[in-house]
Order: sequence, then structure tokens, then C-alpha cells
Amino acid sequence: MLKTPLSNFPDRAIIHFDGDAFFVSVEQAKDYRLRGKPVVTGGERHIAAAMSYEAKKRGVKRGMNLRAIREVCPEAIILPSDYETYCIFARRMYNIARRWTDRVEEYSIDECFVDITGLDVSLGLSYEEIAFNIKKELEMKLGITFGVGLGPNKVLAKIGSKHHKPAGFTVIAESNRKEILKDLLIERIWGIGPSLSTLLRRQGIFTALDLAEKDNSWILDHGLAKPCREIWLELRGEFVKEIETKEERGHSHSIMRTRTFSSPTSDAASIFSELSHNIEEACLRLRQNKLVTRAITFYLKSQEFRYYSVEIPLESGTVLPHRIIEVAENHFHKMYKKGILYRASGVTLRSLVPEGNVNIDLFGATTKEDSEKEIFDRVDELNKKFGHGSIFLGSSMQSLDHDRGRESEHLNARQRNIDIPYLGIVR
DNA sequence: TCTGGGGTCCTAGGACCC
DNA sequence: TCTGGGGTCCTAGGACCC
Repeated sequence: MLKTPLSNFPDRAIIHFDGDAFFVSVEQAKDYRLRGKPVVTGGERHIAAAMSYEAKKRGVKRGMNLRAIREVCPEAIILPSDYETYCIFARRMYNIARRWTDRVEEYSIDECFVDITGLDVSLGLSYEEIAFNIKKELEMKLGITFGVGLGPNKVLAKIGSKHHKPAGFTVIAESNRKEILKDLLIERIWGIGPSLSTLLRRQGIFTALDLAEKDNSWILDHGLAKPCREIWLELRGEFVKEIETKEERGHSHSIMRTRTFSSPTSDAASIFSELSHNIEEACLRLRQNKLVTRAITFYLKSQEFRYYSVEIPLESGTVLPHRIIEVAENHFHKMYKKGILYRASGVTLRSLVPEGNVNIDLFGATTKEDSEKEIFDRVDELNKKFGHGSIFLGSSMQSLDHDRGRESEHLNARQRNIDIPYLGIVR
């Protein structure tokens, strides 16, 4: 067997932090009366997005609808998601970690990777002590618990943080690596999805250890692609996947807004209105991030889950929804087919660049863009003041009517369940 | 997991050029 | 023009993640 040249890689110490049942934990941190109770978030979409361990124990599962939740757990407290507050908690989490080192990767709203390589020497503590101290600090200051994994790379750290739940703390070192990997099913590994795990199972690989023990030539002979090779190396203890800080990552490459219709439809006007609404929402996001889009893709999804999409490059960068809606309208009529029943529409803004970086073109289009953008900056302000969705484009009218219906339902649900200050709706 | 929404990365293959 | 080889750029779409 090929000996892994570990000596070629500097030894690294990576921690992965994973907030336990993050959304509901934040709700419970906001309101102590929710602690120890079966709490479910996602009420605004009528499905369970996250649930507390109490709710999990009673059989509530992700994606369950309200009726199913009530059936298995009649006393469940169902709340709408409050993404604004979840984001605040996420930022607090990153910032606490960053007080220890700037090598922090903001992986998702409830997870981060922290590279503490070298801190053992400078702090005079072991890596285990450092990881444990950060965990304690996070839990104390945020009022929620974390699953924590410490290892020589991201893949093993992530396996560690999932090893014991909730509030676990697992160190994976060379001494216990195989012991932990031998009981881990292949499809539970970060980065190995249904497709790859089927392929590996056919080769007789069922556990993480089975994969880790394959040698280099086996990996090459079986034509495994880069993502899988990297996972293989990290399962063996090598460091391959770099930590990416916010600065290194830069701004996002795309902004997407999609929504499933309240009921499938083949009515062109209401479908286009939905699309228009999505474009408005995406552009709002664009302005908030101070970005400009130079290409868009929009799609319709049929009842059979077929996607019909068009890519449209824009002549100049924009943040203006009505400009995009205008462009989309022509293509929409080509794409839309009468007999088909559609279930969702969506838009992706691509080729994003920071606001200042747009080329000034010769024909004054940029000047027009600027003056119209001012209007939307005002609209954004007013929407902030009077509530999101107070002002919108006429083309989105029909879809907004649907929202009013959804909104009042979920407000009632909220009032029935719990008496806490109403913080607004974030879609 | 009869299927919600928002992302990223990788690869294959076509277009185009020398 | 019957035809070699190689490079780059771009897009479509798959796979995966939370």
C-alpha cells in the first residue's frame, strides 16, 4: 500500500463549529420560555425547516407539513423563520471565533471552520484546550450549544462535529481516526452525495474507512474526480481543502430568487407576475450587496419538474428590476407554452460586479441607470420604513396578492402560538 | 424523504483561433 | 482544400451543500 506522504504537508489544526438545531436554538435564546419545548420553525412556508430535539424526539422531521406536525406532536410550537435574527447570531458566532484568529471561514449560517494552526505555541495551550475554550465562549455568549470537531483538516473536523450530538466535542487524531471512520457510512461524508455513494457502493466501499484505505492507483484507475480525490486524501489525514476567509472569498457570484406557486397554473399573466416579483426581490438583494448584474437567467418549472430556462446577457450592468423585467418579457413569451402546467418560476442574476466597477458606456445609459437607481434607493428606504413589500412594481401585483393571503395566515398562527414582540417578516 | 429555496464548484463539450 | 494538433474561453448541466 502506498504510504501517505504526510510529512509533505505542514500539520494543521482545524475546528468545525456547528450550531445545534440552530434556528430553533436562536428562537429559544430569544425567549427562554421556549426552552425544553418542542419548537419548530418554518411556519411561514407551512413546513418544518428546523426543530428542537424535543420535537425531533416526538417524530417531527424536516419538510413535514403543518398537519403532519400536529399529528405527531399536537403541542408543537410552530414559529415563522426569523432570518434576520439568525443572521445576527451567525455574525456573532464568526466574530467570537475571529477574536482567536482571523483564519475563520463563514461556511454557512450555522457553521464555521477555524484554523488554529500555531496558536498552541503562541497561547501556551493544547489544540484541544483552545477548541474547547472557543466552544465554551460561543455557548455562553450566544446561549446555544455547538457540535465541535477538531482535526487535521476540514473533512475530519466536520466528521468530528457530527460525531456526538448535541453539544458534542470530538477530536480526531491519527490515534483514533480509523476507529471513527470504520463506523461512518460513505453517504454521511461531507461532499459525497447520492450519486457518488451509489458509485462507491458498487465498488464495495461502504464506510469512510473503506475509502480511506484504498491506495492511490485504485483511486486513479476508477476515474474518481477531483472532489472525491480530495475527500480521500483528507480522510487519510492530509490537509488539502484550504480555509477561505470572507476577504478571500469576495462577493457572491450569483443571486437567485425562486418561488413555487401557491397552486400550479398555466395562466401566462400570473406566471409572469410571479417572475416579475422574483426579479424585484433579486434586485433588492443586489442593491443591498452593492452589486450590479450583467447577465440573467430565468426559468419556469413545469408540474413534471422539467426546467425551461433562458440566458440573457445584458448590454450594460444594472440593478433595476424594470429593466430586467422588460428584457425578460420578450423571452418569456417565446418560452411559455399554453398547454403546460407550471409550478414555479425563478431568476438568477449572474456576472455580478461591485457597484463602482461598471464601465461607463458612450451613450449615456449609465447616467440613466444612476438616476433611476436613486428612485429605487428611495423605494428601498420606504419599504424599510413601512414594511417589506409596501411598494412594488405593477407587474408584480398579482403575485403580491397571493402573499397577502399567506401573510395573514401565518400572522394568525404566530399570535395563537406565542406572545413575543413581532419583528417583521423576512421572505 | 414525490420534491422548498439559495448557493458553489466541477466537467464535458462546442466555438474559435493559431 | 479532407485535414493535424493544441490552446483558451465559454456555457450547460450535474452534483453537492445547508
